[in-house]
Amino acid sequence: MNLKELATNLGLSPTTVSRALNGYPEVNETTRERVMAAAKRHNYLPNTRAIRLATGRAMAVGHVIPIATKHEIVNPVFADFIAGAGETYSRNGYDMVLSVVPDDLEAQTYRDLQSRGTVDGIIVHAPRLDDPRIALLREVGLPFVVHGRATGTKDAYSWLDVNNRRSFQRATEFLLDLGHRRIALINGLEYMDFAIRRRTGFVDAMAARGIQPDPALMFSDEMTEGRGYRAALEMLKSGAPPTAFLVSSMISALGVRRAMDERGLKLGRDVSVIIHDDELSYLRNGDDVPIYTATRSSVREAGRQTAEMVLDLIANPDKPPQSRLLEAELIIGQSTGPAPQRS
Amino acid sequence: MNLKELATNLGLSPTTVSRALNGYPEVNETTRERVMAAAKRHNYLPNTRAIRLATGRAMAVGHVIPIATKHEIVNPVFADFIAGAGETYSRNGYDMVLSVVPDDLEAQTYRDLQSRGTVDGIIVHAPRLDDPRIALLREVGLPFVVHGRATGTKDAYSWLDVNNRRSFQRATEFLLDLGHRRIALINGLEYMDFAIRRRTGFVDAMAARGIQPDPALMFSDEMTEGRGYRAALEMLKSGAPPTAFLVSSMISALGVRRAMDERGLKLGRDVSVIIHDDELSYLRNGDDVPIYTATRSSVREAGRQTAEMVLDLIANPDKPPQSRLLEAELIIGQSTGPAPQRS
DNA sequence: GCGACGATTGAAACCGTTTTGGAAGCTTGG
DNA sequence: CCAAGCTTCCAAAACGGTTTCAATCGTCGC
Repeated sequence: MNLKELATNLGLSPTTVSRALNGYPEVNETTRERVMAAAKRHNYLPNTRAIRLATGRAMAVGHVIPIATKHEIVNPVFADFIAGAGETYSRNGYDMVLSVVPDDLEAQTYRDLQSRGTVDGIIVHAPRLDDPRIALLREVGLPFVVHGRATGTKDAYSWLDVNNRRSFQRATEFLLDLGHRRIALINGLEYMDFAIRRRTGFVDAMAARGIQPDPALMFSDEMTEGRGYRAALEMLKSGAPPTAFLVSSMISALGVRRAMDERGLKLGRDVSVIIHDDELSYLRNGDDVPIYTATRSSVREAGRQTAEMVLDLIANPDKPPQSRLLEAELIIGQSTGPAPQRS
Repeated sequence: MNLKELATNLGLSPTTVSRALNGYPEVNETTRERVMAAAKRHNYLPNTRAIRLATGRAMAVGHVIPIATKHEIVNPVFADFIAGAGETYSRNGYDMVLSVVPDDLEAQTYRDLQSRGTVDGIIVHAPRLDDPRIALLREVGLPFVVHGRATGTKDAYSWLDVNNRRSFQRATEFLLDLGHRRIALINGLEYMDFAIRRRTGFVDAMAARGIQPDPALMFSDEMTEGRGYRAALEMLKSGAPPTAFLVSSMISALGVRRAMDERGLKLGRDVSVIIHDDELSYLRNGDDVPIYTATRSSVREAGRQTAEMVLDLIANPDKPPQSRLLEAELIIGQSTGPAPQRS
């Protein structure tokens, strides 16, 4: 059942039927009702492909997921972000198209999406230091919003980010207030923007108390359980172990915890841990009371809001770049306590 | 730059240009080269929307992710599956469209996708006992492949699944051979098909040795760290604790492990654990040597293959339903050992 | 030298909508 | 009563490709 059939069926022109269904004012209310009823009766739904061609809009937003040939990690945060963004899209009648591409094809993928008109906008994930995608997308002329920021980029662009620097600064201060001095940072890959900001927050807070962070206690890598484990174990085994850990993700923290167990150290008593909690739905930080003291910020909510921003940008292409900075909440759990006295 | 412009630019008809670019045989090789060169020079890419309308194909596969209003869990396995499927799609010039919808709208979403022509096929996730989606999709007439199976469904349908029954049967036998008798099962939600099959495998293996599984040691719920923790803790605290756990996911196992730590039990010595390992990229079961003894099967590879199946089904709509049963590998890690003697 | 045939190319229809530019009929004010 | 102005509807032209059907041209066999 298509427009034309429906129209002849009703003894009307396709024009009128189209207008009736799309709520244009220049159609008689009684015929509109007639059309609506007929559409429902034949359960007519307009063909997306035709609408897209006729209107020149794709009614879709793209998410490009580069698959690194080196480390084949799918960002664990991704699923929840997507779920959040997806909610926004389906509420607004937009589709979400995911492109999983080898990372050396990422640039070409953006160009393709634009010139083939597959999507109206893009969300950029996991921005890095001096991320080249921003200049690229601007050049290509595709509306986009970055989830995160890209330190070093001069041009203005739209973004939504968590205040990573501030939240890690506060977390560090919290540990310092508890008397900790040897604090370890288990961070994400060093070129990831969020990792840079978190490190800055950490270093600043330490410096403000006149403490020079020990490079041996600053670790940057993929945020997996395994890397967290190894890094923590090595630090704990060393001659001058940390009394506290500041960990960039729940998953790394699992590894840190394993290392502590192996060394017979009790969480919150022997060693304190603060994590960043993205509120992943399958890895909650405790069901009722938080297990870990954490800087908390829902990545799902970030997905919702970032999607809203990109839809807004698509609707108003001439708007100047927008940005939103979300503050992470510091929640107190059972994983932190006063620094143990030296024995 | 569109076809028509490119054509006039070359002094050719749109017909010929289209044919040249799409590799039709009836065009002179030298003009084809001329066309190809011009297309590259003007970096012309055909408009997806037009192609889709003209050919009547969407060149896209849909994945519907129902967001339960009750338990808002995003399946952690999902990200890796999607990554695998996405690889297949982009290799074949297909798009992946994700629909995140409230679960009460799932049926309507399938109908929409079909009658609006947004996708050519569907992959069904997380099938349940007597899953109604299979009959629905068949009625709607949308090609689909199920990742998993749906016990109780009479009609034939295409699917790709891991041999869950067999793998849990083998895992159970392995534990029995080590002398374990009180074996606990920490499983997924009871109405999930994979959970049913795993339970069957477990029960069958026990029965084959004349052991009636203790209902108090069979747990079914969402596979989160928290649920795993609570379930395991309760069992371990009870008067007759298990000496081994069979756990349906890496994530639940994290909780089981936490419970063990809390009780001061050592993995592999006091209590044995076997998990099912989906080889999630951010939660590897050890980098080199496996930590857990596990039934292992890559969900990413499952994604690749399921996507291949759906593309094949789209290309050959009259093919009878296909299926693939992947066998999980039993890998031996450090989490299993002989059952401790009763003290 | 002529009809047939293969190799190339093009004109036009089509995919299913939206949108532009009228046009018919009915009011309404002067 | 008539011009102007609404209201309501429609024919036809987009949108940017693919595909059908037909035409042209050169070559070849006889």
